[in-house]
Amino acid sequence: MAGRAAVPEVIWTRPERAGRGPKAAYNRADIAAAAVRIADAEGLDAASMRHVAAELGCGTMSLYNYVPRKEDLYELMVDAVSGEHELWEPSGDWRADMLRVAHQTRALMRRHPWLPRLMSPVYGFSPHALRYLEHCLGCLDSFDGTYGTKFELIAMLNGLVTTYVGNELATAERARSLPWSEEQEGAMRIAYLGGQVAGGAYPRLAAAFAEDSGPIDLEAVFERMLLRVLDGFAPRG
Amino acid sequence: MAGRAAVPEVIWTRPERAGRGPKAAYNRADIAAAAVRIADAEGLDAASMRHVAAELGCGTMSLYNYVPRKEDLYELMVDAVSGEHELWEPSGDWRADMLRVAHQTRALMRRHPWLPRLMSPVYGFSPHALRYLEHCLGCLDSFDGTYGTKFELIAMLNGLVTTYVGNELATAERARSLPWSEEQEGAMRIAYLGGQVAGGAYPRLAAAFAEDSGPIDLEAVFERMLLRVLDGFAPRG
DNA sequence: CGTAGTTACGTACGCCGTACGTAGTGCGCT
DNA sequence: AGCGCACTACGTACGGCGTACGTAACTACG
Repeated sequence: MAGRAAVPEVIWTRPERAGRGPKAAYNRADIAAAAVRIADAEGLDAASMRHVAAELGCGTMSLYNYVPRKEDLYELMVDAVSGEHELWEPSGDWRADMLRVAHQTRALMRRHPWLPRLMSPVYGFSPHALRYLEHCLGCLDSFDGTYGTKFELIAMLNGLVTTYVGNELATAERARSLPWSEEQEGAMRIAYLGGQVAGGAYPRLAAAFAEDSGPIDLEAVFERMLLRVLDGFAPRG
Repeated sequence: MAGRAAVPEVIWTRPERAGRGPKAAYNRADIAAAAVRIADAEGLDAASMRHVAAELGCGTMSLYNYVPRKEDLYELMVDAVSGEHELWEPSGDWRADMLRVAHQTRALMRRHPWLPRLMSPVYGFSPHALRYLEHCLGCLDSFDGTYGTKFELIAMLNGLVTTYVGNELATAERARSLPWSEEQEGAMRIAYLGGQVAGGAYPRLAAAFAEDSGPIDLEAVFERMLLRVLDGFAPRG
């Protein structure tokens, strides 16, 4: 059997080290940590095999002894930061607990802005992901419903948080690679939008534009959206 | 002022063609259509500047006369398929209309599996996106709330659909680049999950695994999730 | 003690986005 | 009418990427 098997495998099923041969100089945790450090500091695209290898202090191709494909490096990264989820003894109030989970997930994603882009159900089987899922299910012990429904609740909240934070950060991440500032970009788009709307083709958008909504409180919007999802599963009052 | 300005601009503000010089051989619609054709057939990553140019029958760098950056090609693609949204006279029942919108969006994304990956608020100002937004607002005329709330509703539904279809398709898109089949991959992960869960570290996951849920009807799950979001804005009954 | 399986890693291939330079074209101006 | 310039077209080249492959050193197992 060749080193790079042509047979389906999840990276977690691969033994971390083998018996024979020279001692391995690194381990998955080191590698994931290095990749996370780079992605946090310079963005996800900077976390290339070459960069990560350099950060570890080894040759590029040596990395492939630990990580068969780039995709698996991503999986290691997601698992690593999933370990940062704080777990606690469920309070018995599943609404409060799930709200807390969502807020923590948002904080996690703001600490690691590349995380929303990598969030995928494909990575949902990593050790830390399983631990996190088990915790959510624990929080939902007081929820009256099947496990199927509980999974749907968890998925909807996770999806919402991922989308929301992803949108919050998309402009910023994008701005990194632009020759002008994020403020300029935003102003530009607002100006363009104003011009389009002024043309009269979009009466409701024009009305919305004119509506005096006051300053937008992103925290409040986030909280409202979470509550609406929870309400979809069990209305308050 | 040089051809590639270092000043903020949205591609939509650039005049499509200038007065001077030779006639332009192509236009944005052609280019977007070519890119969409390639992405539909071979995946998003195949829609490179080189491929699109070849599909059009011109040199790679000629594309840059029409599309200043790769990112803008993406924006053209999203706008092009956004034009496929069917618009109709609102029925007066905003719940029914928004459900219909969501289902159409899902169908659109299944026709163009790369779309979820490109969905970004950054592209929300394109001509077809504005038309779509205006349509949604029309459907929500019968909804009692501020435009701010209406935007939140639209954003939540769009986010949900994007996430849901993205998850549906992530495995398939991923399978394209793997040396083994999607079925094998799935079976592999299930087997691994079973092994982990059998270890006893995840009692609730084990219980969930054991729960006899019958076959999962993805259509029904999707519909339920949509209804839950709508319920979050105005419970039925 | 050989040998098979591993680690380490340099080289090389074929992609990618795109900066830059050059040549040709035809509108708008004087 | 004719000049100039903005524009199109596009070849070449650079620095990145993921990763296939080959080679040399090393060690645990038979």
